[in-house]
Amino acid sequence: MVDLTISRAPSAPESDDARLRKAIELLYFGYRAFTAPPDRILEERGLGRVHHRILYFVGRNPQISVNALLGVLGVTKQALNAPLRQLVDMGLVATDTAAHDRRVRQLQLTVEGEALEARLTGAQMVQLEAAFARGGAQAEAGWHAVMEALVGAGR
Amino acid sequence: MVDLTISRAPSAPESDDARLRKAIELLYFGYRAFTAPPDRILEERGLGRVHHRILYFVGRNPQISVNALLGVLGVTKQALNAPLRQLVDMGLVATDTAAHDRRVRQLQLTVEGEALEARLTGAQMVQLEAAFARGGAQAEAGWHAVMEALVGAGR
DNA sequence: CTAGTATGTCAATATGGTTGACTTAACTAT
DNA sequence: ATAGTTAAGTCAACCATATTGACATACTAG
Repeated sequence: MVDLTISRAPSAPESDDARLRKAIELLYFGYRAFTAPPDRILEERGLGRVHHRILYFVGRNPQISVNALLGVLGVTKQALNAPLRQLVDMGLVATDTAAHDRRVRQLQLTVEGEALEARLTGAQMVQLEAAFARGGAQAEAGWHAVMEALVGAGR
Repeated sequence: MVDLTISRAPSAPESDDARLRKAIELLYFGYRAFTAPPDRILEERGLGRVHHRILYFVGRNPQISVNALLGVLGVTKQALNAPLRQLVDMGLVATDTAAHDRRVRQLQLTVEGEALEARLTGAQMVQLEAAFARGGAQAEAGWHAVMEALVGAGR
């Protein structure tokens, strides 16, 4: 991974450009660091990031419908079906028809699915917890404010 | 994009789990929001994110060698060559042999390459600047501290 | 002259995604 | 009972981005 210090102007007060580029690189390398630990676990199981995203959002929204999951993940049903099928076949996700409409398939994690999701997301929680601990409560609050604003801008 | 509020426990003080999951989702959706504007520009040109990364890091490190760029991007030379060739062919990147070692190819952005890079990265700067402005200077400092810690943990 | 290095290229492969089209099962309105 | 609509699944073809293994040329160091 590139050493961020090579990008810094030598001792001069940072221009807006430099400061924003630093932030861009922090986000880029930070996100890479953030996704690396679960990626390693996924690789052990022959799974990819899309599997983690499915496990995560199904875990967050038990009984979510297939169609709703498509919306959350922002992919087509063709893109969802193969990895979802794989997770169902591996016994990590369970599916049943909804009581109110038997066309609707509702998804939930199995016990093993919850365990794997906890392991994957747990790796990310550990990282974030450590980053927040190092920064302090005020830094964490600031981080939240900035990230909320970033997400909001995307709407 | 999913409404984040649906994931929040109703009115209860957040547990560590809930607060860390919120942070995870902020990072996930924030990064998605962050990459969307340049993605749209790239799509117009028939380019992808890998092209932006090349433009960005070549711009940041004029005269960077091919091998060093591989290290920064964390890809193999086979993965780099096709998009790099495309950018060279489009007149966005220039390449010449190094004075000290003619085996070494050094890369730099052309005027057009700089213009496109400025446009792509500019879109991201605008977003970050707005997020920082909304959060305030202290929030920005906190964000930096947390992201530095996150990047550092990846090493 | 030879061994090693920088880079490019090739083939085969994998992952994650898209579009367009079609199917079955189920629901709803008439 | 039927026609139209919806939820989901499947298929084929395609694309972008990436890998590994292998081999090539040009160049450098000794």
